[in-house]
Amino acid sequence: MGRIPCCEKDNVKRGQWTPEEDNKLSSYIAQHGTRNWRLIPKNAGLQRCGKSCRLRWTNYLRPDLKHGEFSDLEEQTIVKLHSIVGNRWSIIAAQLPGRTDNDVKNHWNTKLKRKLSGMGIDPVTHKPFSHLMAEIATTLEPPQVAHLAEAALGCFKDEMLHLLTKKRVDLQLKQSSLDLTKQENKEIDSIEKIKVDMSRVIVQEQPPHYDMLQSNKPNWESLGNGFECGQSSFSNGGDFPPWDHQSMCSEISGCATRDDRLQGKIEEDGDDFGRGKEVRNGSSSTVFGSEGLLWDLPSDYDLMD
DNA sequence: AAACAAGGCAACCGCTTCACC
DNA sequence: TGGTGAAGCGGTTGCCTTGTT
Repeated sequence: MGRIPCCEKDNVKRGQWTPEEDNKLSSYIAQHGTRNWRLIPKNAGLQRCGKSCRLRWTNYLRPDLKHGEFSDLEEQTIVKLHSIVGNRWSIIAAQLPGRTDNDVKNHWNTKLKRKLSGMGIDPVTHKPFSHLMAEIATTLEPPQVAHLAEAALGCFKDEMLHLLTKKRVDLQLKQSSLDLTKQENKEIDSIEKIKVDMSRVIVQEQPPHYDMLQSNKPNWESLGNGFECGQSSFSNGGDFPPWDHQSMCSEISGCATRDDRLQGKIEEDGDDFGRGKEVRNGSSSTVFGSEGLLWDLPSDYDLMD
């Protein structure tokens, strides 16, 4: 049977929108609203597919959209919500007035994902990579655990050596020309120190994370004096892991999936979160409450560079 | 200055869900 | 109750800009 295509593909324009097209669409919608996207391009005098018009309007032309940089608060909100609902961009965008799901998705893929990885946190599970390794290790026999640890250290070592040797070459080139600044001398010292520390870790019989494998409450202090990455610092006194209770809550409760938890909250609030329609772009009531969010990260959970 | 790589984002694609008949 | 079109949604692509070599 098949479905009738929403438009004649041969007769529609594709690609970037021109200012004239934007004007036509905006003024038509200002007069007639957004009923029936199939008719809008025809009535507005546009050679575009209705779907294309809808996307252009919702993602770019709508007057209530924000177009600037994401604020720190917005970024933190995205990360927190992503840890709860995953890639449900419309739900996340609904909590950020003026942002679209496309905005949020792009920002996540281009910036936030990398930021989290750089902090040693897996952007999919929101758990530290080391913790994931420990989880995997619990399913293995001791000899396999040793191999796993070795492989993990090997990967880390290769990565670090690549970075360090690259940096080292750069600095040595400069050193030969005798124009090293104090700052650059400091960098060389730091790099040497890291190398020494790494070599210690690699030859240790037990990796510093070993105690994670031994008890339910790891000794976070054993990971060093906080877990630093750039200017982001995880130092919380060792009482709880720096990445928060929420990412751990599924395993602690042992049953609820992210959707289950979300659904529970939805029912509690009497809101319909089944699809994004009612909540899209934050125009309707929030299920996350006026104060913002259901779960709070520790104050040290700082994404900002 | 040119070539190349990487990042960022708008737009598209195709599947799913909703609403209506 | 099943069929159909419209709309929603997430993943992917492709182009433009910026940075690096």
